[in-house]
Amino acid sequence: MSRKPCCVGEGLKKGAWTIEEDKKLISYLHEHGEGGWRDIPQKAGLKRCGKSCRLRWANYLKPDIKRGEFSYEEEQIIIMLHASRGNKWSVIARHLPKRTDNEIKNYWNTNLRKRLIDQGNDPLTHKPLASTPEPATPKTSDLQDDSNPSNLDEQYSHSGSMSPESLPLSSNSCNILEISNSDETPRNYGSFNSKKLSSTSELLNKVATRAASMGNIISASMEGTLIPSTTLSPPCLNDGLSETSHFQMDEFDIDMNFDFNNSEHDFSEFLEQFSNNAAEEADNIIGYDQDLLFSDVSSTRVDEDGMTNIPGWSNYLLDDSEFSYDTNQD
DNA sequence: AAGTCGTTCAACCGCTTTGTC
DNA sequence: AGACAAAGCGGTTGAACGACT
Repeated sequence: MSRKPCCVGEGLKKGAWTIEEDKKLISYLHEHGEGGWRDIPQKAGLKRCGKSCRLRWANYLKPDIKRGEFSYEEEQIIIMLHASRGNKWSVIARHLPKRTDNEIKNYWNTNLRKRLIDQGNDPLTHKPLASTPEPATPKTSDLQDDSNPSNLDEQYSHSGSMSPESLPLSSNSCNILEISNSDETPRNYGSFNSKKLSSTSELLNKVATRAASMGNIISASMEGTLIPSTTLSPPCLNDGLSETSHFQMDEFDIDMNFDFNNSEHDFSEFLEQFSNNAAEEADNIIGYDQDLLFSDVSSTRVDEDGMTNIPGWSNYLLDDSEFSYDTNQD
């Protein structure tokens, strides 16, 4: 009845991969391309199961993987998407070019999750811990159709959905991700004096509300679950993501373009537009010198020049002059 | 120097989804 | 439609490492 495990005994090796094994796998994939993972170990001379080979390649060896520290912008995207989508690591990874879902998941568990906790927020719901006496009730976005119960509500019920006001940036407890006060990228994530924050919190709440809404829109649209609603004016987003979509969210006066056809790379630009929109409005709020969370999003676009910035793991790959990755295979 | 503890992250496990015949 | 294989996905594990005592 139960399916036979794909990686059972038979002298298959487990654990950390050696450089020799990596080279064998790379060499084979370079020559034959991806696919047919079940046969790859034998053909490549590896005592590994196919699944292990696939994971090793996808999470570590694949040339177009960016490794190393996450940027502030990447963190913001992860937090925002996690707030709206929960532990959908693969969905989040689609918004972070060259990052793997595994790496994002690890980074969340080892860094961002703890940071939220330190700030007094529930990493699951993104709501302040002290003010969540009862289990978080799934909150249906305004964009979702109640007549379609199969989509997001169910996911949200166990994946940490949130309402816009519950974004980590906008907690009522005034624990917010740091706002830089200069042109530097923020580094610390401390708490703010609550008295100084009345207007700031208001602004952040607005931005966070927009971020959450836009995150929902984007995520829903990418999954094809976006329901046409009055909050979006036509042409709407659920038209197959085949062309540049024009946002006009009446609720927030957002009016911008976003090319879903190239969403991985344009998402940051989208956020930048989004940020600029917020910044304009921020200027109207008691002279707040805003340099908000998305202020540097424009640099989110990762380097396009290959692997020159990839530390560590790739060195020996690059040293292997015989290995050159064919991007057409991707 | 040695032991303990905490953190990180690559790798694994098992389940689900998707594609093919 | 059903069976099967491949791939995708998210949770968990454990080795390696650094910090601390």
